[in-house]
Amino acid sequence: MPEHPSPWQNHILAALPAAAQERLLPHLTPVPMPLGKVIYEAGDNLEYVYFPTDCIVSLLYVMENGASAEISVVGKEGMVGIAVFMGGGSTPSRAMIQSGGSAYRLPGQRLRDEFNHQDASMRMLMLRYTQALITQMAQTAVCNRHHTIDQQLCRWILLSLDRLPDNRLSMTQELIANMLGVRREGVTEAAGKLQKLGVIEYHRGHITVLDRPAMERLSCECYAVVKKETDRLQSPLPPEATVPARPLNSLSR
Amino acid sequence: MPEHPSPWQNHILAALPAAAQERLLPHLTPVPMPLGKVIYEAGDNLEYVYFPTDCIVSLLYVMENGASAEISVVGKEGMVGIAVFMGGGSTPSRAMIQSGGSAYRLPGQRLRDEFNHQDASMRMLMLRYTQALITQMAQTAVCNRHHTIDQQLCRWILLSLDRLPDNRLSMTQELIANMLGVRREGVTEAAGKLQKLGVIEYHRGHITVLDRPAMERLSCECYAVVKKETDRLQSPLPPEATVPARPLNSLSR
DNA sequence: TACAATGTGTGTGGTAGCGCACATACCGAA
DNA sequence: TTCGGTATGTGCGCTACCACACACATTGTA
Repeated sequence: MPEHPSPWQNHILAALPAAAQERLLPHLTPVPMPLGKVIYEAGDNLEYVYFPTDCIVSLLYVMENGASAEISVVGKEGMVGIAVFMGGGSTPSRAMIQSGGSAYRLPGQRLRDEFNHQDASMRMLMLRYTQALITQMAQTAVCNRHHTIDQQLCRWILLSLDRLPDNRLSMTQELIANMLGVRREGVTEAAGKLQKLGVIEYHRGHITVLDRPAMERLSCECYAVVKKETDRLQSPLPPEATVPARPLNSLSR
Repeated sequence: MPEHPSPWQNHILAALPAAAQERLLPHLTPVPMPLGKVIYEAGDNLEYVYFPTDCIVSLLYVMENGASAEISVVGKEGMVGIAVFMGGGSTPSRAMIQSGGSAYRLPGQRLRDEFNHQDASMRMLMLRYTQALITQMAQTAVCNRHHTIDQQLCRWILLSLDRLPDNRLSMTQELIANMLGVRREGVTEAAGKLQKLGVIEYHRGHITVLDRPAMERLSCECYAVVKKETDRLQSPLPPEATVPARPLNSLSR
């Protein structure tokens, strides 16, 4: 069995035309993504970007007093390090691995080359993914303002679930609390309710979702908005509003 | 006196090299931007983008139950309608004029043409501006989670002030409450405190900032983070991390 | 000058989430 | 088997904010 998953498990890499895949492949390095590792710190100059295959990375802001809040989450549908092609080279937020697995690493300059390549496929994919990321951030802001911990917990678990292979996730309540920017006790209480309802089952850092439809009902609208917009922006045939008219090849592999 | 301000009052247009300015000028139409007007609704397909010269536009999300929250704010430093070049063509949020004035309108296709032009200036400017916008959204999320209404009001007024010519803004407390996603009474109370401290003075929809340094002290860190990052991303000479090495001409006029 | 519309001040009770202090349960290592 | 670290449960007082209700003041208009 292979030590690393195929790079084409990442949706962006998979959606590239064969020629672009061939250009990138020699520069893609598989890297382990252990839980808790900080990929980059706020203000760091980004040397590499990462394409997750089966891990989840959280982008979170850490305040001066140590309190934190998750801005958005990245899994196999996206990439970590958009500041590399956006031009800033760094961001005020931290990228931390929230669920272990592996990813493919690409030097920043290679990404910029491909971004500016005559074949605009990579550019289109990156920009559309960035818009999905923006939607997620915007919805996080709304959710933080208006929704209860119970609703937010549901949203958060669902977003994670969409990026994982099965219905189980390994996360302590403490960690979840850091992501949501709330007290651990608040998560304990919310999770207790969900368990009592038979929607989830958890046990020392391991959560199993038993009734996903119920979960979606209990979540706020934010999850659905983000999911719908992400799907729209990553549908294989982009709408005519897209920059160049040249269609993408359907993925090779 | 001219009926419309010069397009070069907009920082993005001003930062373009002369050749790019000449390409765009014939397609830039001055448009009035009256307070309260909705530039585009959530889900609308964007026909035009707007470059404010002296108005402020709020991007805000309106929930199913009618509650709202501001995602970010755009003034003469930026543009409205990034979804046009990001590829989505629409967003789940609304763009509404928060402070009246005027702007220059550009057809979406013209923007895409310039975005993909061999001269990458426009592309660089747009991408860097987008990153600044992302920073603002992320910080809004953090602020909504952790800070009090008093702090957020300071942040919000400062962000608006940076986009206006003087130290006065015309906004009712009701409007501000909608932007911050809180009750009007909450804003009344916070504004009352600021007035008592002699930091601001207001009178039926007109706020005058008397002591800006105090305002900055009373604000949360979020304002400073956004300001610093925005300045960094829009400094005239981008750092080497930027996509193409070709330098921008320093702005004409 | 009357009047309605608009903008602001204030009070009362209710609740979600906080900070803190512990208690308890589980699990792996010595 | 004991023990110490880790994960979770629970209670208590506190505060910021909410929802609602209503008073009052300013402004433009008839």
